[in-house]
Amino acid sequence: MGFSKKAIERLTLYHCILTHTVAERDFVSSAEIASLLKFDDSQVRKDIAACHIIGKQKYGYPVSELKTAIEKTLGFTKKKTVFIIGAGNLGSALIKYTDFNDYGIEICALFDNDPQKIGKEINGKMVYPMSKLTELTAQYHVKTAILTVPAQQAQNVTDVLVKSNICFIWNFTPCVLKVPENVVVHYENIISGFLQMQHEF
Amino acid sequence: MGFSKKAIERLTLYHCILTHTVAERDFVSSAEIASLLKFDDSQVRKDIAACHIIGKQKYGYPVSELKTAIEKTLGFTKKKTVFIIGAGNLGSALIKYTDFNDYGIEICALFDNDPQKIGKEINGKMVYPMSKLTELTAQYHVKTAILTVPAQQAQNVTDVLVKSNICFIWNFTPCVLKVPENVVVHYENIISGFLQMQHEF
DNA sequence: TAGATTGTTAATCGATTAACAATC
DNA sequence: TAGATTGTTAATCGATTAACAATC
Repeated sequence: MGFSKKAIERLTLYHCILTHTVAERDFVSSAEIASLLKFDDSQVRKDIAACHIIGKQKYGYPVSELKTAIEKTLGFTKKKTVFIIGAGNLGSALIKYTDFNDYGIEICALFDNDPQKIGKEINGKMVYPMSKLTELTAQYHVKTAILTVPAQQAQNVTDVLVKSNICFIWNFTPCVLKVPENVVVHYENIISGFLQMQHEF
Repeated sequence: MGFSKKAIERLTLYHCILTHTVAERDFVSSAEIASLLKFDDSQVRKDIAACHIIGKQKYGYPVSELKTAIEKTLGFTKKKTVFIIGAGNLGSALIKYTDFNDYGIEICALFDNDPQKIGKEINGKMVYPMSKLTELTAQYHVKTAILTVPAQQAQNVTDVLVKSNICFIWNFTPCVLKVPENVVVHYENIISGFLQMQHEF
């Protein structure tokens, strides 16, 4: 239900711990998770409780149950079909990023207006011209687009996405986009992450 | 000037607006910025005040002054030399990501243990073996490493980074890392961004 | 002048932390 | 049993929003 953005971020990190750090164990305590991430342990317990997982006093939480619960809560288990708009460096890198599959994200095609790229495949996925977008969005029931076009084209392409009934735009460009009320833009502000890190001591 | 992570993220977005959306104008109001980002306008005014920029009643804030002020405040103007650890798909994509330059980030080399990659250049930057890391970190006064190795190697490589006196690890792997007190890890949790977006309506 | 917009204080809201009884 | 750990309530803290006087 109402998970805050920060809660989602924390749960994703707990999932990383369950998958990589304590994968081979049966139980993990809130204190252990908290200490790895430098979080408060009651924070961890609250987050876990929100996933309806009940711990065992003296042992902690069952690793594999908790992992499954987070996957369900955050929707990893639900297949999400997405398009990449812009088959440049970043778009090409993302199509090769295999970790997406672990989270239920399936990139089904790329779009670009460069004739050099159209009709070719990148990592087994076809690059289509932008003119095919509306048709294919409907055909594949795609709700989400990953936007990796050059900054100058970001708004124009966004307008096309909106017309094609895309409702989530995962924006990797450094542009703020104008969209109607019913469209969600997520600013994947990679630079902001770097700056946040540098401002810590 | 303790800017919170959220404040840094907002300022980065204001900077995008100043650079792309209203670049050719002289003034922009807090209400305009707020409406583009769906923020509260007093929030925007507070953030701007924290950058020591004074607005003009009836006009708003001077675009180019504000842009420069954000750049100074967030440290875009300070050159940051960084290494990429792991010359795979993601590492190779990031080295080609030219937007970094706009924020003062200069990637000066890559590191990998694959003999196929060592000694070659990617986008004009040399790929060195991990064994050279300590030496080159000292030589170039590098404080930050971008971690893009496969998950299984993430902790081992982190231990090497720590020994080499790296103090900021920009972590693109899906692993939670054990580091000493004085080392900052930033989890660049790309998936979390996607999930946050999908949980909005 | 009237209207628009800032700068800032006070009020509200939500998130984090502390504390501790329950219990395995 | 004693010790460890959960689950949860209450207290604290910080961030966001509302409101409005100042002023160009």
